Amino acid sequence: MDAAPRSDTKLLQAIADPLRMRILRQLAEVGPVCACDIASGYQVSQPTISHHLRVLREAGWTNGERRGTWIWYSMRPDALVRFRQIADGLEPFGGGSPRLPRLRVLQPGA
Amino acid sequence: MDAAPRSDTKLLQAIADPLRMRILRQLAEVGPVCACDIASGYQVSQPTISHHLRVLREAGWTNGERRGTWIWYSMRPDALVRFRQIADGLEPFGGGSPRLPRLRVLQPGA
DNA sequence: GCCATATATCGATGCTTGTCAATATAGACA
DNA sequence: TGTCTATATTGACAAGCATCGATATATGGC
Repeated sequence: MDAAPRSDTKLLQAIADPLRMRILRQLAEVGPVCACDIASGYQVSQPTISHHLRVLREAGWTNGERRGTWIWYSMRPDALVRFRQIADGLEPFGGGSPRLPRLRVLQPGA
Repeated sequence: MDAAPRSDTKLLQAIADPLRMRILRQLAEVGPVCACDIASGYQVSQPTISHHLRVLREAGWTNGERRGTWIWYSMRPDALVRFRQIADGLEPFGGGSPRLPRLRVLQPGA
């Protein structure tokens, strides 16, 4: 009933940026991507991309796996799950995961 | 396949703050709340609360309805819908709302 | 070992944001 | 009208953040 965990704020802050959002959508769309391919798609410097990738990683949105010279970034499914749980927590009147009572209202019999 | 609308960034930025997140959860939990009741629940100044309420309002999260001397704030359900759509857009491999193709892969016949 | 490539880190800079005290605006009521 | 209460706005300040160029670290191949 009170403050959300600090990690939730980090999770949300991480995608509350247009560039990071685009990177995440790219990862969601085409699966694991080499960091160099990410960098080549945007008009910002390589250090800037590296910085944003770090923010996403530290917030729990991505994993970076080194394969030889380069690093493959992928989206962590549990981050999306957590994101949806945040939405559930904002559901009016207690919300939470079950949310069944609302469906029962529409049923005809009892 | 590219950038999310700017309003999405605003929506996310708005809840990427612990205080605003708490305010939203309060609104979700107890329904419309008078601004003075919001202000009294936190240890920040009245102008600060007013500022955060404005951010939430301009991002589309809340409505403020004046009733006499004071103003009742409530959560906008469409904001939560939009929030969930953002999650859908981050679903791996095309995501979007339908998400059926993934099921078809498991079917035996064709 | 050395060199080339991929990625990260450092330090600086300008922009944005959270916060406050002071002040302004709006409505209710006498 | 004037006064009281609730809320918003203003202006200032500090902290945070996105960005960059320069530099450092890692890995693979020679």
